[in-house]
Amino acid sequence: MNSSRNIINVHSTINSGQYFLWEKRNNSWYGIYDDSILKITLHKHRNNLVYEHDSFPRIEDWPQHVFRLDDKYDEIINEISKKDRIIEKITKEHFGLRIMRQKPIQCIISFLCSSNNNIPRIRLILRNLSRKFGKRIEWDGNTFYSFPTLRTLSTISQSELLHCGFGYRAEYVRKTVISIINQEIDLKFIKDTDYTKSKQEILKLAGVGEKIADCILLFAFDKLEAFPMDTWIIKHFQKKLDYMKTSGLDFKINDKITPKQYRLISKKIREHYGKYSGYAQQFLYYNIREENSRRW
DNA sequence: CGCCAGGGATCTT
DNA sequence: AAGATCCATGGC
Repeated sequence: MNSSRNIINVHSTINSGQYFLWEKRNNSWYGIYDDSILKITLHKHRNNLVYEHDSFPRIEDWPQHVFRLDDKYDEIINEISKKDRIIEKITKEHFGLRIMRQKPIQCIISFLCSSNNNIPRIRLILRNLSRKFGKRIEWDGNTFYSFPTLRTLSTISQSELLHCGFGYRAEYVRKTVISIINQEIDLKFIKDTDYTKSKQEILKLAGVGEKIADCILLFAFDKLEAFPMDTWIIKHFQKKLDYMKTSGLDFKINDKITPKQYRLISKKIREHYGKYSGYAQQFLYYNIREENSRRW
């Protein structure tokens, strides 16, 4: 008893740059999960925060799946804290920060949109896409739009994508949707196989490089060892060179890293943090963003 | 005006 | 193989 397995810091989790289609209306968070709307509301109960969940169309007990309550949270925190004092500190500060499971297509399109972009605008573009091409859903006194299906995505013209704000990424979206529809990549294989092979497969998609591949594998395909390295994570490591030498993370890092450097550093990091590296990354990323008072 | 934003593709050296 | 450049868009 008193296991932390079901502890969720809902606010931190939703606002940690991993899942862009969440929105607070009135006193509840609403998330788009392909063609369903998820709802979560926090209440105080005897000095404790408890949450109440709902969804439409109904998904039975969705928090279990989406917030990954099946993960052994305590064991994971312990594992990534063990050899790393920074992680040990920030996992305490942001305890309850979770990695969320996303729907593959939605996650892939979302992170295609993330290259050379900022989070508020990623959210805006994805909302534009859903509003124009998703299904209108009236529920709970609000209007929502589902995420477009793969079939619908395949019918959207370039100019319509540009009008959503995709910019040069519109071409990536078009090519990627075609690749998936034509089964040039195997999503089931990606789900079932190990990290290295699944990464090789997802990298076939246009607009998916090392970093975005890691995001997709971590957030939609259960590859918890994936450690996405964006500009913020890289800046963080640049500042902690002395710490890293003593912790076994011994590498030099420049502002811009090549794919080869990315793979080398990624390998060292995964050897350092272990099979739950993705959780370490999410805590680090959240902490860096908080320190820099970034807007989500 | 320039710089930056959860980078990646492509062209040049 | 590594480095330089371009990419569309909006906030500041």
